[in-house]
This record gives sequence, C-alpha cells and structure tokens, in this order.
Amino acid sequence: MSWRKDQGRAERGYHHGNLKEALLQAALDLISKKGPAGFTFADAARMAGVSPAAPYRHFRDRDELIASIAQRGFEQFESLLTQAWDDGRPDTVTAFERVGKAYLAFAREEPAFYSAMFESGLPVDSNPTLMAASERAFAIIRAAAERLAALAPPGMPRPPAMMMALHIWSMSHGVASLFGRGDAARRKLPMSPEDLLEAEVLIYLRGLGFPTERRPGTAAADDKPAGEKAGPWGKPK
Amino acid sequence: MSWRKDQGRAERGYHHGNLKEALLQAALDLISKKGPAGFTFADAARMAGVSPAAPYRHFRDRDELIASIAQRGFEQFESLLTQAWDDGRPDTVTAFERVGKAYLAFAREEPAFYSAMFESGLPVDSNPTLMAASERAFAIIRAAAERLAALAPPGMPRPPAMMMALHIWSMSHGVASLFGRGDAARRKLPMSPEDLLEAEVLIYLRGLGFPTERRPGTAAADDKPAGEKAGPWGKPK
DNA sequence: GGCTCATGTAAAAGCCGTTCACATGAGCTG
DNA sequence: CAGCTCATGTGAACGGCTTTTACATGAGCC
Repeated sequence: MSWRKDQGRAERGYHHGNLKEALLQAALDLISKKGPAGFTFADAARMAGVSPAAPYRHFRDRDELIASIAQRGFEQFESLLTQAWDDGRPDTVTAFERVGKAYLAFAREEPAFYSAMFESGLPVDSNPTLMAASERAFAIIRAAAERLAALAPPGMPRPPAMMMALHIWSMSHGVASLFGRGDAARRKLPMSPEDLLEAEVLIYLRGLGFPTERRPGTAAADDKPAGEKAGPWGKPK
Repeated sequence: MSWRKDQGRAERGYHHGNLKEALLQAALDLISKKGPAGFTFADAARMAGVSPAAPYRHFRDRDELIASIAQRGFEQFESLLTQAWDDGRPDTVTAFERVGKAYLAFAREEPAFYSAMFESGLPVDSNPTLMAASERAFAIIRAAAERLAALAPPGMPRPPAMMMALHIWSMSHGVASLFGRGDAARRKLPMSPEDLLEAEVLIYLRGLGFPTERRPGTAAADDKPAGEKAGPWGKPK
C-alpha cells in the first residue's frame, strides 16, 4: 500500500508526483470514516503530506473533489452491476437477483463511494459528466428490466420496463440507505438487508406474474403463472 | 408571521424571549433552502438577531439543534401518517395507499424535516429520544402492515407483518429520496413519484396475493385472488 | 427594593475553505 | 548541457464558522 514516496514527507522533494490520486484516496478513507459532511479538504491535504493550498491545483474546490469521487463511484458501480447481471445468465430471474445483491454489497463495502454518489447533496444534474456516469449505471438495471419484461407471462399486460427498473432501483436504494450500512442509522432487523431486499423483489416480481419459486433448478426458460410453494420469506410456520 | 419582537433587533431588549423557537424556525428555513450541510449555526443566530454564541444557551451544539429538528420531524411525520392511515378506513388497501402518498407528500412539502431525519448523517441510534420518536412513526406503518397481513387471502402463507412494513418503508423512502424532492438529484421520470410508488406498492401487494383492482368500490372486505383487469400502471395498450 | 439565575454579549482560539504572490524543479528546446 | 517555462507546491493572509469563557442584563421572585 505504499507508493514510492510515503505520506511521511521525510523526503519527497517539492513535488508529490501523485497528488491527485493521493487526494482521492485520502478523501475516500475520510469519507468512509466520517461521512461526506465530516470530510475536510484540509484533512485530505494533510493526509497526503502537502499544504492546504495544494489540492487547489487539482480540484477547483471541495465539491469538485467529491464530484470526482462520485464519478468514480458510478463507474465502479456500473462495472459491478454489469458483472453481476452477466447478461442474464444463467437465467433472467437469478441474474436479476444477483444485481440486487450487488447493489447492496456496493453500498456496504464502498460506503464512501455510495454516500458521495447519493447522499452528498451534490446537484447531480448540474454536472453533465456525472449525470452521464449515473445514467450508464442505471442503464444496466434498465437493460435487465427490459429482458425481464420481455418474458412476462403471456395473457398479462406487459409491464413497462422503465417502470420496473425504477421500482427495483427504489427498493434497492431504500433498503441500502435505511438498513444497508454497518453502523449508521441502524435499526433492529428481523433479517439481513440482503434477505429483506431479495424477498421484496421476489414478491414484486410475483406481483407482475413472474414465476418465482426458490431454486428453479437451472432452467433458463420457465413460465408457470404464479406462486404456490413456500413464499419468498422462507417456510411458513 | 411576526412575533412581538421582530428579527430586526431595532428594539428587543437584551433578551429575545423566544430564542429557542426562533432558532428552530430559522434552521428549518435555512435547511430547506440549502440542505442540512449548508445550514450554519451562525446563520440561524443572525436570522434570529442574536450573537453567534447565544444559541449555545439552548443547544449543546449544532448537532443538537439538528437532532431537535429531526425529533419534531418524526413527531409531525407520525401525526401525518396516523391521519392518513385513519385506522384503515374506508378499507385497508385504500388507507394503505394513502399512507404511501402521505409519506411522499411529507418528503416533498417538508424537505427540511425530511433531510434532518434521514439525510443529516446523525447517529439516530445514539439518541434514545430521537430513536423513540422514529420508532413511533414506524409503528404506524407497522400497524397498517399488520392489518393488511391479517386479511391475506387464505390458502397462501401469511406474510410477516414486520417484513411487509420494512418493505413498504424501503419503497417509500427509496422513491422519496431518489425522485421525491423538486430539484435535488432529479431524474427524468415517465410518471410522478406518487404514481410510481402507488404502482410499486400495488404490484407488491398483488405479489402477496392481495386483490388490487383499481377502485374496488368501497367494500372493506374483498378476496378475489389476483389480477386480471388492468395492471396498476394504467391501461395496457 | 434587592437577589439570583437564566439568557444574551464580546472577545478569543482554533479550524476550514479559498486566494494570491512566490518558490521549485521536471521536462522541453536548442 | 544550459536555460526557459510552466505545472505543481508553499506560506501567508482573509473571512467565516464553531465553540468556550468571562462578563452584562434584566425578569421573576422574596
């Protein structure tokens, strides 16, 4: 974890050589420790071993640093979701749930990114680059919803994919931001956030007429109308 | 809207007479304008026409003021939800949806309260009073879920009310915090947040086996298994 | 009328964000 | 290799914020 030139500015020469990266890294550390509000520009500079004015050579101001982090966050998020979706393999529903889990995993494992992206109070729509990155991430969910909608059982009105995508996103974000992170705003839960979200999505999909029995083997094509068997919340007692 | 002693400290005597209230009010104004991060203690003092040190006679620090606001927010929230739920009249499903709408309305019309409650980064669980107020608000949702669960169609496993409540809450919070407020983190939506949430909840309830045709007349007891007719997202084209 | 204590003030310390003039040295140019 | 240039870092300074401390005021009570 150490670069050629460590943070102890023991010897480092006048120039840092990697300051922009070091600042982003420091900011991530600080945000994950103290939230996006608690993070200070000066602290990041100190952690990188430079004067408080140095960061201004790389970021117009504090907000731009946070926006950069959000930007990277959306990129990693997109990549994670893409990987989780895996183009719908082995079957659409399974892949869809994997996306949900990936969403929560990201919120939990990268709280700094997540809060920079969604809780920093940045005007996302005022920054086109950021907006675009966020759209690209959402596009994964949207594409998945599209595929899911396409195999809606015949005989039922077909749900609009965009609406499904927004629904899934709001569920995921809701669970993540209310119950997702280890210590903030916690509440006693009868189940893990992951299980909570999985059940929520399964019930929702069943409401759209999708077959949602647990462990459907590995079949990619399935079309039984709706739920008998155990519900998505485990065995009925 | 003016108290005996206006903010212009023209004459006001040494003592304000109502400072605590004035500070809370000023903070609400400021938070709704600039978000909980942009709000400053000194600004509130200025707006109330007192010195920057005066607030410390009423609040241990800035965080305690924000916590007070969150506290009041939860109280108003509870009262609003109680009113919307109206003990399940005229029928459980209708009342349930009214609760969802009330949730969004609160987030939209009281953004200052809402963000103090959910987005201020306060450690809710470290403040027992605040925690209790938040529990009381959630209890409304929980009670509604309980009633709803009780009339789950026979022959299906009965969903745990607590889980339902958490699901509904996460949907509401997800929609509210992603799409709810007028200008922050906005995104182009094909429908209003209210309609989005209503459809989401209806689909979810249908997934639990509840009858969810639109406008079921006024009957309080209804029990047709699940959806034919139009879906919750309007007429299928 | 006089006491007392909650409430407000002034001043100061320490931190932060931000700017500006200036220093440094990495990399190009000849 | 000498010298120039410009990106990058420094130090000092400004104004603002939070919080503390010693002091001022006057409302309410005896």
